[in-house]
Amino acid sequence: MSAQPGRSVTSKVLALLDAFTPARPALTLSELARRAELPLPTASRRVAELVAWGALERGGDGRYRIGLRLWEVGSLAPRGLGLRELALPTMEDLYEVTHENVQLAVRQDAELVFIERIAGRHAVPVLTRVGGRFALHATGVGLVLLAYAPAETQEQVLAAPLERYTALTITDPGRLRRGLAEIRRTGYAVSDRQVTMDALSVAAPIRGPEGSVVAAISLVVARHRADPVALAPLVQAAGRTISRSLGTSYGSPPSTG
Amino acid sequence: MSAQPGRSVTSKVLALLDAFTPARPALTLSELARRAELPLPTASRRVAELVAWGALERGGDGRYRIGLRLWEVGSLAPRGLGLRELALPTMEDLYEVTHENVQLAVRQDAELVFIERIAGRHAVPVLTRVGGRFALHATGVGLVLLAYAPAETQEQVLAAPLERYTALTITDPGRLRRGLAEIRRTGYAVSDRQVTMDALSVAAPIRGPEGSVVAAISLVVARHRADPVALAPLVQAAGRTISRSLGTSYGSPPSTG
DNA sequence: GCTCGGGTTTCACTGAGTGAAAGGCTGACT
DNA sequence: AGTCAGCCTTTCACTCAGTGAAACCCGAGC
Repeated sequence: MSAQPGRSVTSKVLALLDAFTPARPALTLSELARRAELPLPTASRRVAELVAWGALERGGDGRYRIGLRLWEVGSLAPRGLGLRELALPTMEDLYEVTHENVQLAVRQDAELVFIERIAGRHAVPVLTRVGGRFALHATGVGLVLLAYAPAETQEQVLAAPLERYTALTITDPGRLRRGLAEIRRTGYAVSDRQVTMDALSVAAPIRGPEGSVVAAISLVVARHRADPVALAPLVQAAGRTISRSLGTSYGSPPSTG
Repeated sequence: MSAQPGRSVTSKVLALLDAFTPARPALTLSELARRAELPLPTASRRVAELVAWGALERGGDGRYRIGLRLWEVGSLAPRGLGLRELALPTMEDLYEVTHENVQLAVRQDAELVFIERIAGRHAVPVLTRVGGRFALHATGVGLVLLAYAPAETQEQVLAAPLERYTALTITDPGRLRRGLAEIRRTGYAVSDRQVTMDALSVAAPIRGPEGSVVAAISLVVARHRADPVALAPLVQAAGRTISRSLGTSYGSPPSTG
């Protein structure tokens, strides 16, 4: 029946959804089939079902895009918009006080996912895409998430090559390891020119009902007007405030990683 | 093979995703199976695959929730976060000027889906859930979307019973039809105590690259401090600004409805 | 006209998927 | 302790949902 024995229908459907990226948000059926490694007829049929349900939408140009229904269902994810709803008032407070970028992220395996970003209109530009992923070892939120991640996740990240974003990005595992220990000691992370040469971020943990770190919040500011030591208490207070609001609404977190 | 001949694997998988609602964000496997009308073993296997991919997450309490991966993929939907990204600066401007609630919504079939809401801290409480659906005939954004919807959608909505949210909600199809015509004439909608007795909203259309109305933006204010005629130009200007930014980034919209 | 890339449909074949049945575990209640 | 209900996982004989090579169509570009 299948040219790829053992490959389930479900996995084929999910492979079609996985074909879309920020760089390729619109795909023809043939592109979808190629990216999902499916013969055209198979892709055509599965795509037709996804379209009927709303997970994919086909535009006037014949290209398929992720459909609104998928985002609607996805918005029920406690770690996505659920967390965002709870964190947003505090994030807005932090923004009103500083008028700098405020970011919220969670850890998924060995990467972070940005959940929300309040962009300061006159603040330093940041590369964040809500719903997008980024490495753990460079950004403020990533460093916090990594510092409090299970040991096996930390080892996994430290064992892999660490990508360099600027000349100052820490890519030596030993140095990074010491930095993570410092974060755990002080309770906040500073990312200084680790991602772009003009930005510095200060991040603090957000804890779930059982006390474990489930997310991180940060301020991202232009380096020339930053004093991390002065910003840290603000960010940490925001992290604590959000932590308190995760008391009972957040539900039981999954074992990630 | 199947006790329900003709029911495809894909539709079963999608039925599992459809089992979650804002009222029931966390479900046991048995509940999932019941809601998706699947025997337990079938549900168990499909759920396991969804968990492996990240579409569902299982918490320490044994319950399943929508997983972050689904929201990540969903964030690529042009009509979801894609639209939000483009609209957000203008929404924030409108918020800074008014400090009232700002809402963004799109039409999906005969309902609206809220894409974003900037909540005024001292503004009237609104019932909006980002990612959630609502009827078209009562809210400001819903009225705009309905006024410019294809005729068949308008007829569909007008032919069905119109839900009453307050004593003042317009539920007479004839009255509503005349209201829609007025919206098209003036270019904005006013929803006065149609949803809650203390709120009034003013909404305007957002147009896509081909000139058709693809979304709506609104201010929601406490009624006792509202002058819709004064607010309308602000909201309309915001709608036009967002429309301009949809020029080439938005892609070709699907045929909805 | 020819080529290429975008697709849809057909149909003989098969293995992925099925669900009743059996079994296990836990917690609540008597 | 025993019983019951609810939560699940696993087994296995059976079958039909799914398959993809092949054939076909369309439109654009040369």
